[in-house]
Amino acid sequence: MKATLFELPITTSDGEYIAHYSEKGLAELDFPNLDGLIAPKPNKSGRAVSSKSIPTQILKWHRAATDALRKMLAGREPKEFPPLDWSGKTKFQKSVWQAMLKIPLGKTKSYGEIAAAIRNPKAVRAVGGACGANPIPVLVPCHRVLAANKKLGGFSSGLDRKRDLLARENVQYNA
DNA sequence: CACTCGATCAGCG
DNA sequence: CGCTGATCGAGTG
Repeated sequence: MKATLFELPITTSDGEYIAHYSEKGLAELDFPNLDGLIAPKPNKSGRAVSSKSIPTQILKWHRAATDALRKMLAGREPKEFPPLDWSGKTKFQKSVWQAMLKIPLGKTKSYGEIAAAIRNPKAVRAVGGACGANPIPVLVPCHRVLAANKKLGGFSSGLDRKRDLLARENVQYNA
């Protein structure tokens, strides 16, 4: 029911991410289709988003999101974030994501540490589930969460992406 | 409500 | 290294 109102592309060095906005902020961010490997290019390419039809509010958020995403991908600290719309998500998930936002660039935490941070130390596996449900990857740094032994753990959108993102932040982990 | 499945983890052999 | 049990949230019927 929380329909996404606008979907705008963000072109990065990695390809075209798609940002979804609701009336409350950025609600979802999609990874680029695997570098044209499989993606035959959206043939509905002519989705001409005349910027005229987009509320200035959304455009403002989009500028912030674009800047933040590009900075993140370059391994830098974003200077400003758009508001994130987590409506419709559970309290547990929101608390997990909020905890992830606090992981500084270049650092990592384990699923267990996140669980402890949100005062639910036994919910380790549930934390993993919440990470996978994260609608705004990269910006909400789910990639900075590793397994307790500093091994990679998993990543719903592909471990390669996780490796890649970590590499840009010069994060070390166990093979 | 009952059951299943995970991006877990510590313990043990 | 591999196996196991404990445990929690979410999804399904």
